[in-house]
Amino acid sequence: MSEKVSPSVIRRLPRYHRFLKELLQSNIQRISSRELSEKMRLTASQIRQDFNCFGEFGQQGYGYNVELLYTEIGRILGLEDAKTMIQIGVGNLGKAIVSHLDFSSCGFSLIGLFDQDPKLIGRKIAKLTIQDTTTLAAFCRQHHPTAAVLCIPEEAAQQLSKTLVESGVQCFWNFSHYDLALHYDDILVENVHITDSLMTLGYLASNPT
Amino acid sequence: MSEKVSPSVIRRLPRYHRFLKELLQSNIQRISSRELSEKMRLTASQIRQDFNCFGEFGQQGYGYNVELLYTEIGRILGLEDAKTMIQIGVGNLGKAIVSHLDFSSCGFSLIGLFDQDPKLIGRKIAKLTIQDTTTLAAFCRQHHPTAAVLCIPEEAAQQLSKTLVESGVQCFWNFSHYDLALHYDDILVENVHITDSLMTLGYLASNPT
DNA sequence: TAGATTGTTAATCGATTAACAATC
DNA sequence: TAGATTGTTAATCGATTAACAATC
Repeated sequence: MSEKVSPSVIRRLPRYHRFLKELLQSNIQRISSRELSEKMRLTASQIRQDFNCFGEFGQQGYGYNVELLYTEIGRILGLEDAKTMIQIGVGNLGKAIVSHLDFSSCGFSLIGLFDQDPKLIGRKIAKLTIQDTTTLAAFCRQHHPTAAVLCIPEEAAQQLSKTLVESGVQCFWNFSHYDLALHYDDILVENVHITDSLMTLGYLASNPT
Repeated sequence: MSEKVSPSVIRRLPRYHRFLKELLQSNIQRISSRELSEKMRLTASQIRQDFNCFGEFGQQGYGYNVELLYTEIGRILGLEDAKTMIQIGVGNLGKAIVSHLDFSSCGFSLIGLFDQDPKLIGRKIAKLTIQDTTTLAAFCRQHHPTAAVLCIPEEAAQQLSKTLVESGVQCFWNFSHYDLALHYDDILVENVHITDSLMTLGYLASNPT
């Protein structure tokens, strides 16, 4: 499919996917790189370069077939093979994520919810019963989840990520400030530092250009 | 202070701030760019370049004073001048944000909560009473908030952002998929596309290197 | 065929890394 | 002073943009 795709291209894929979905919903069947560039505020050159990392999806003199491109990018993103995922932590943030987010449309299938709070254990959210974190290792041995979402504080993340890594979980979507990637090799970590985003906005607001 | 700081440097500031805070809490008083580079997995060169965008905070032969550097970066990020902010939407995600996040440590002061759900209006979270979105314009006229967090669906974001922009709100922390920046000029928008982050992880998991 | 638009190469721009003189 | 480490310039690397031949 491709040799080596640069991180910046990869980070643009979900946005392309979103825009194409919208076009599709508006019944637009084809689009040129120039038209798309105006909608997305990118250059047409960049769009063509980006798509060409993965194949030749366009047609000279015509442009791109929206549906085909949408499907292709979905396939590239791996949305079609549902990777199993468990979520650790169902506090405020965790609850928002599990009830707000459609995992399956992102290429994941949520198969387990864990928390250490006795008040939460046994409750049901999104068809899943919250389990005790002490049973995490046993669960992983049995179900081999590919990925884990960490919606827990830094200290808990430090402890539980050890258990998870040792149990074979290799991908982490990490909302805690504990950066696993600095402590383990051969794992995939996507950190979501939501406060970094707010601070960046704050910087821009405080330092007008 | 500085002529023009590149976006990539700005995006690294919150992370520096976090690492320095941790060092400070461990009672480490000074650090060299090399030591910090090992902890953060950056090059020492980059660290020195980054800091030098804002001034000369180090001392040859010694390194950097951690407390001073921490304070300076906080100041650069504008953490000291609390910018007023209102939050629109107190559903699952909104509730998580308002109860989970310390706005003041990010340079903002939350002064209003709004929702359109009658069941939520009047309730109190984090010392604030949830108000009706129909009163938004009036509130803005009176209090002139600098920024707004949008924790609402795309359609609501489209409508309410119009009201907000017309009422003089200039900064947006946007959790919806409606990108205001494409529709208004002279506003500051920080988009948080949480699903993009998950899809990126999914891509990396599905396309191993 | 003529017009349009891609795929792709070349040129430019910006960001990161390396090197080293300045200096504490 | 000698050693260490910064601030800063120069070299490298990568990503974006421009240009254009290929082709639908």
